[in-house]
Amino acid sequence: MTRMPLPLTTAQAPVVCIVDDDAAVREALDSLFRSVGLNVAAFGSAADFLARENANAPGCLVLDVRLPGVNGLDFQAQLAAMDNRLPIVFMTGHGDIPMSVRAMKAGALDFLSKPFRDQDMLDAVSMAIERDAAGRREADAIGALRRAYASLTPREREVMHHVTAGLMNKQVGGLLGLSEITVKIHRGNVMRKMAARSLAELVRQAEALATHP
Amino acid sequence: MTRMPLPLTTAQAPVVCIVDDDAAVREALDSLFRSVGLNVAAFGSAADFLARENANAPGCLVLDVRLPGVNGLDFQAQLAAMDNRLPIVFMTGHGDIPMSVRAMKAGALDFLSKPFRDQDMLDAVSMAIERDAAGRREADAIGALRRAYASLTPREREVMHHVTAGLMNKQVGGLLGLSEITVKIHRGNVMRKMAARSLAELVRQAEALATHP
DNA sequence: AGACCGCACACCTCCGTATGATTCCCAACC
DNA sequence: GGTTGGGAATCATACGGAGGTGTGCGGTCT
Repeated sequence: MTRMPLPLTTAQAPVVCIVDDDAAVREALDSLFRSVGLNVAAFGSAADFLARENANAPGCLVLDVRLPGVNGLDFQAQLAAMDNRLPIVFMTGHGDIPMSVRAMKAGALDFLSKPFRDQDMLDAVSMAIERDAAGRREADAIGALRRAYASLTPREREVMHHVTAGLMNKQVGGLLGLSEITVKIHRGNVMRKMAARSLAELVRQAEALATHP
Repeated sequence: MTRMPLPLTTAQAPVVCIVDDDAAVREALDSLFRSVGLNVAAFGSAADFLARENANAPGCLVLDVRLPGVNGLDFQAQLAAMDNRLPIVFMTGHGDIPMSVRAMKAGALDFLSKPFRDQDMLDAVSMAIERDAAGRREADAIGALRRAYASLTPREREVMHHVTAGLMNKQVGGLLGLSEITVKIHRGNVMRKMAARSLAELVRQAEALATHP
């Protein structure tokens, strides 16, 4: 049996990552977030943020649209392209409507114009952290599923697909050119490797794997 | 056997509903949309739109934020409260960022500042119609499922829940204080009424009913 | 040597359905 | 008002089909 690496969810405390080229803004936000007990990491540029040690810590990102070198919206797309799902709260001093709409369409959680009320920022960050936690819980579950699915042999995967599609063992055998007995063996292996205690559970797992690409 | 009303999806042509108090804007948009072969219905106020004959036709809504009497964003919330899922494309002459962010958060498909390029509006409306069609297909499927589920007796529903949770007939019987035979009969009725040809299909139906409230 | 893949026999459990019957309740009908 | 009919719910017996597992065997490929 292949080893199944347990996720070891240490449930790290969330970190609010601030990226703004203005040191005064960074400090103001830093003290604002610390005042409500949040952990903060501040960066002067997108590159600094990307170079940080704890690259995939939970939390959220508070991002100025105008950054040195990179546009904040382009940076958002860049993060999405590298599968960084950290929720983003934008802020801007000289923004316009198309900019905010583009950010929101791309999945930003909020878009605040400077100057903004402290409470608005805290609300946005609070929501962002919540969404991040929910996203991580889901990603963990899907990740465990994918690891289990990856441990299946090609034949076992085929059998799993047909079984979770509702076919009987003999029908699967007919489709794959196998005897029913062999299908049963593969099916048993699938149930064991996927840690499914019932067909219903296996169907749900197959559904989750199919809908979360 | 209870009758199962078939959806009779007549696949009506989509209609772009324009709501703007400025007749000139309405006419300009009307000819723009007609030029690409879309059906259009124009209204001067939110009330006029709500009073229209074909209240739930497929399509989308092109909405000015500043409307006579009602705020466009409030109207959006009002539509959502009355379960109208028509995708909304906002336009505005005097909008600001908080306004656009609020609209996008509430599910608006786009938010265009006047003057906008014709192509931007056509792109937004095209996307909105597409999303509406997808939403309707899904709503139709869920609706059919719910009708079937509603035709189940209370006992049959209980049995369905436990069966789709992965329990064996005898376990269901133990939980509900029934003999295994009785559970089998209810289970057979569930499969017939839900038109499920396999347990896998029934599990997917239960999943769809649970996740789409 | 260890995986993956394949098959057969045997045995047990579980599922599905048909037949038949009983009870309760509610509504329609005379 | 009583009768009748039907749906819902319950259970029993019985049978055939489908699922699950163990034992044993053999092949291929790395």
